[in-house]
Amino acid sequence: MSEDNAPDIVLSLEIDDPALADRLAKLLGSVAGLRLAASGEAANATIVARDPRGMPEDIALTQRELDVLALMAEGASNKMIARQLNISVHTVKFHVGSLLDKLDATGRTDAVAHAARRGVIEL
Amino acid sequence: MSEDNAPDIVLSLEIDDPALADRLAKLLGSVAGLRLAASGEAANATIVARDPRGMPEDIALTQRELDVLALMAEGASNKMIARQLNISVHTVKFHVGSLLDKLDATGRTDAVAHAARRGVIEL
DNA sequence: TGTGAAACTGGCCGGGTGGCCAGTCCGCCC
DNA sequence: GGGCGGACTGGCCACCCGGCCAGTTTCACA
Repeated sequence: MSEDNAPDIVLSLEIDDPALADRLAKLLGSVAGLRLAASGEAANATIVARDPRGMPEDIALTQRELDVLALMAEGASNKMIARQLNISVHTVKFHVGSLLDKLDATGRTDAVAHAARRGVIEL
Repeated sequence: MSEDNAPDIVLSLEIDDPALADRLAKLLGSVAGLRLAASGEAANATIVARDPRGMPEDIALTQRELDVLALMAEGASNKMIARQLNISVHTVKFHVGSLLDKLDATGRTDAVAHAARRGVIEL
């Protein structure tokens, strides 16, 4: 509707990795409707990226395992996951078992916690 | 010497104001070289804009509940928690029940996820 | 004094969870 | 073609989980 009466969105950067910060600054600098904050200027939002070596390399999880993991993080039971993914409870258990193995977890709660810690999923 | 064909920068949004989130999503969606993260996907950077009044302040948990919650986040079973805290499994269940109630969770996995999201615990 | 909250314990039980066995498909690669 | 990994399904079973009932003690506060 109205793309002219709103002032530019001001973004500030808090990025540890200089290369990433540089790339983002270049990309965002040429986008109409937003601009980067000057030093000390109040911003509408902040782009945050801490510790670039945070993900040494994500554990090799299959797409299906990621699907199951995401639903596990939502607190879904095996039965619920099965319904969501249109597969049987047995298959869900199969994937959960693989997840516990790959994430070195003792149970689904531990698996979700480990995955979140390692950046495999965002809570 | 190989930064030219680098994959898109993945950005996730954590913005309380729906209008601002919508504007940013639209603006950023059409920028070559970056894309928005899918639900649960790990991102290179996060765009944050928190509503200071949006913080409902931390849920009132008793010290014992925090003890139990911390061990739950480690993936400990009720039996393990009981041993760690020198209390009975029944008492652990009692506290877990209170936790599920206060955190509005359907199970221990959901409780840990909710607690982490609200900053009650640190993974 | 009594009233309430917090912590603690017990039994019982339906349903969920995870580990074990087994098998069938499909697609990729040597 | 044969091997292999991924996805999928089934049965079986010990154990765990969460919810229900019940009770006790301790301690702060009105």
